[in-house]
Amino acid sequence: MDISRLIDPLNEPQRQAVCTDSQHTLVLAGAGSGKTRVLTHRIAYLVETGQASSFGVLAVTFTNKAAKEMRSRIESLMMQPPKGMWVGTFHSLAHRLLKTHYVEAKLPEQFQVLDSDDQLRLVKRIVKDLNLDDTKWQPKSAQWFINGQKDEGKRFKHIPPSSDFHEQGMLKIYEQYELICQQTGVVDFAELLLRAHELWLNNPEVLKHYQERFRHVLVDEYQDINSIQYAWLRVLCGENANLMVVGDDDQSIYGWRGAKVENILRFSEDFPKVETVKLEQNYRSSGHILKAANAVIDNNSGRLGKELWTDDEDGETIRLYAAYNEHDEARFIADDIDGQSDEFNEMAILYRSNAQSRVIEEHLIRMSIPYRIFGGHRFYDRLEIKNAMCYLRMMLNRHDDTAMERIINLPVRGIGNKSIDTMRIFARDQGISFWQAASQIVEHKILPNRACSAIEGFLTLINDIDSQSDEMNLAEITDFIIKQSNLIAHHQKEKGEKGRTRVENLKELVSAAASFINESDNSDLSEFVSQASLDAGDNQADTHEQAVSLMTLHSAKGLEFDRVYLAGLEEQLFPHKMSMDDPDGLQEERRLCYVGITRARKHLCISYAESRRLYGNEQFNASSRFIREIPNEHLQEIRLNSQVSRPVMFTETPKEIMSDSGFQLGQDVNHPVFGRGVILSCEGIGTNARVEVQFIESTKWLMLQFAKLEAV
DNA sequence: CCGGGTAACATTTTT
DNA sequence: TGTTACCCGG
Repeated sequence: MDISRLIDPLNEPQRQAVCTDSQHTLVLAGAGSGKTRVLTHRIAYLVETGQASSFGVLAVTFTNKAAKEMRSRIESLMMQPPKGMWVGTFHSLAHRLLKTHYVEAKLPEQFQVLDSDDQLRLVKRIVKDLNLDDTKWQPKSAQWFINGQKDEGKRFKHIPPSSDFHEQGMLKIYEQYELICQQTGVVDFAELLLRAHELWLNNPEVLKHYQERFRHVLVDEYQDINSIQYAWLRVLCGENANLMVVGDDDQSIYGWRGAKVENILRFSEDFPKVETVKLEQNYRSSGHILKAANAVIDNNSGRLGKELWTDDEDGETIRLYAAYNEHDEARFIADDIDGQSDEFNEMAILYRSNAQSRVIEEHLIRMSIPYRIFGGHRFYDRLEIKNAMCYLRMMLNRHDDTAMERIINLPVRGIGNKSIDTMRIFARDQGISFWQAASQIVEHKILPNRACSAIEGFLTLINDIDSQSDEMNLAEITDFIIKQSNLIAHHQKEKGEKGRTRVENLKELVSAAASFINESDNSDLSEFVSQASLDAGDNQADTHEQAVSLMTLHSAKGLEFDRVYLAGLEEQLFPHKMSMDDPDGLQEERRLCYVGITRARKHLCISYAESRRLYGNEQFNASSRFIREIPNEHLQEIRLNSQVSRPVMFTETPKEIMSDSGFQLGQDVNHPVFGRGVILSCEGIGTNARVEVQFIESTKWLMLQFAKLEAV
């Protein structure tokens, strides 16, 4: 067996990771250090050396895109599809398990996945049904509460009763929510993981089967793992599995939705005999860019400690543009892009929050630069697509209340809110499904004639579509549905651009169905519907068209571009004001900045605006502390026609300022009046040096000279 | 049932 | 300030 092609292209640490004999391996892989390569080569190596059968390998990722990519790279390395190997996201693997073991998981065979949209809808209804004030218990935060609990592995019954009035309400909502989900057979995203975890805990024989099967488990983006995912993994791996996790603590940017970096630290404690491999050679960015990234992230505390290096030349320095306002900034970027000869596909404009994109778009349009915005709504989340999917769901299951409520009067067929309310109450009182309620109301003429015949029209429509589409394949059914239901006609009537894109999207759905048949060799309606809720539907597919990418820093993770523009590096915006007062939040912002910088291969341009109009009022924010954390020698300030050296305020990096004060950023300190605190940032030198300290109650700027701070 | 008026809102997002 | 969700009048 010739495995040299798997080994030769690797550098030393990569090889060490790929060929390790350790049972548990933690690969700390910096940005651009080849982590996917390690993962895929490792899998191919295991299979080709006979240490594992592809049947016994499970590889888990966070996004479908990553899973797809991994699968295809494994396939091309092994020169054949990895038969029987499980490669997928946590959610899709959990879904698969639950589908297979639906009985043990106490789910109906045709359970459906509830996406966040439907989930919110359901929570809204519950809040209303419980007669709770929806300003005090906002459905959004109730949804957040529920998901947060589930992410921690906690069901209603696990949470002790609270004395807090507000939390009592939340718990009531949670309880009711669990009940309805179970009754109607729907499972939300967090529930998929929770159930899959419980499935194993409650069914040792099922667990044993998978433990014996999956001798090798590999995890990508390990720093993003949350508690329930961690628990799930741990149970699966048991005592005997070989586990390799790959991640980068410096790129953990999803703490706010439950990801726990600490799981990286815990790894060595929870699993015995862990071998740690660090991948620190970066193959992506040129020297200045990389050194700047290192300098920024160096201000974080509690890191596992990695320092990226490159063989590459220093390359271009990072350009820094101080704009007057956000329009000047956007105009500058558009101008600059216009003057480059690079391909548009190789350029990206990254920003902290979506609100920033509009001004940039305006100026790109003005310069006729093609662009593509990433993020925003997923294909399958679009209104028209969801509606069509709900028709499909009705084919599968007439008692899918969520789906039925959505489409019963869409397109409008004369069933008003009042009729729907009556039906809902009827259904609830009788303990029957929406569909059954509708049938009975028609049968017993409970509502006025006009309403009854409208409802009857809906019932027969669904039944007719179902019976007539009996012999059709998935794509044909989809096509049939959007026509029979009048959805197409309905959107065609919509005026303007909107209607047209909606019609196009519906047609796109038909081709999505067609390619689903081809790709997965499957024409099963239920599979298609699940896949739709678990898959983003690959946002924008027309990558062959040259266009500049616009996206938030979060969505940029995992991508790389020759030329990157980081816009809006201002205090309050980046670091964002919602996060900057909390030390952990600030560190996460800094990691986000690190992610941003390391997206660039050759050119990086950072900009900030001295004034910015946000939500109607003009703000004057200081430039971001992150800019100041980049050592001078990597930066070059640009003005339009002349090059100006950096202003005085940039001459010292925070590190330098702090070094002669005896304190460090992130250090715990004690203040005679304010008590315990943490140093967040600093500015000025000598007698002017000030530090920003986060105390328990507040955040304060203190002159180092006068404040009697002592290190703790 | 539509569409206008208005009040509330505005990190980050995958599954 | 721009968007969006929701309410009410025609």
